[in-house]
Amino acid sequence: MDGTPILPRAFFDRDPVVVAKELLGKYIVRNLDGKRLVGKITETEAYLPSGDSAAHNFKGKTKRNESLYKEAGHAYVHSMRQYCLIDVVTEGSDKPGSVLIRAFEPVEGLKEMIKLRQEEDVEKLSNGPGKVCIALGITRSLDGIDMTSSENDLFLTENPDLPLREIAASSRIGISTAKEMQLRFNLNS
DNA sequence: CACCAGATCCTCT
DNA sequence: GAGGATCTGGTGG
Repeated sequence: MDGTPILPRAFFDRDPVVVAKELLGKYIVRNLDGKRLVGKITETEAYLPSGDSAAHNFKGKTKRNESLYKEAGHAYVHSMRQYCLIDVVTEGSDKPGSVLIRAFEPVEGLKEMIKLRQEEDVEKLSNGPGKVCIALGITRSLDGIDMTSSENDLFLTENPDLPLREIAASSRIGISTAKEMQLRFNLNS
């Protein structure tokens, strides 16, 4: 997958629902201490820029969520209990929507991911948003970085071998409000 | 400063 | 499917 084009800002500068669906099957690429880790995204959730009581923008801008107000394509990394979760900002600025990356399948760097996760079972390696960050060595220090630049150590790329995708929608996980919205998307397998 | 809610995970049942 | 572990930021006194 070397040479696969990086997803540009315009990809993310759209409705988060569209971005959440189209991110399925794409690659997330992490350079960690000279090692290259790659995963194929299999599950996402959309959080809307307004009117979404489950979104972190719902009560306005704070120090915690200020990255949501950057330009599209930036990372919003926040802590949830003991864990970190990562979103990609969509649209941004006055439309602080985002897409949560909930799961991926390992493509490259499996050994390193196993080491980071302390988990040998590939099924359980990266099937949750907290696990995604651990498996890729993503911490709060990456909050606010621009993921549309391959100069950085975390970005997203096209997948040239993307098969026909069948996408399932369902309720988002772990939230207490707006459970009726069908904004969780995953690849049928 | 105390309190509390929260986009989780893991271990059971 | 439920319950507990455990941590950080936001809010209010």
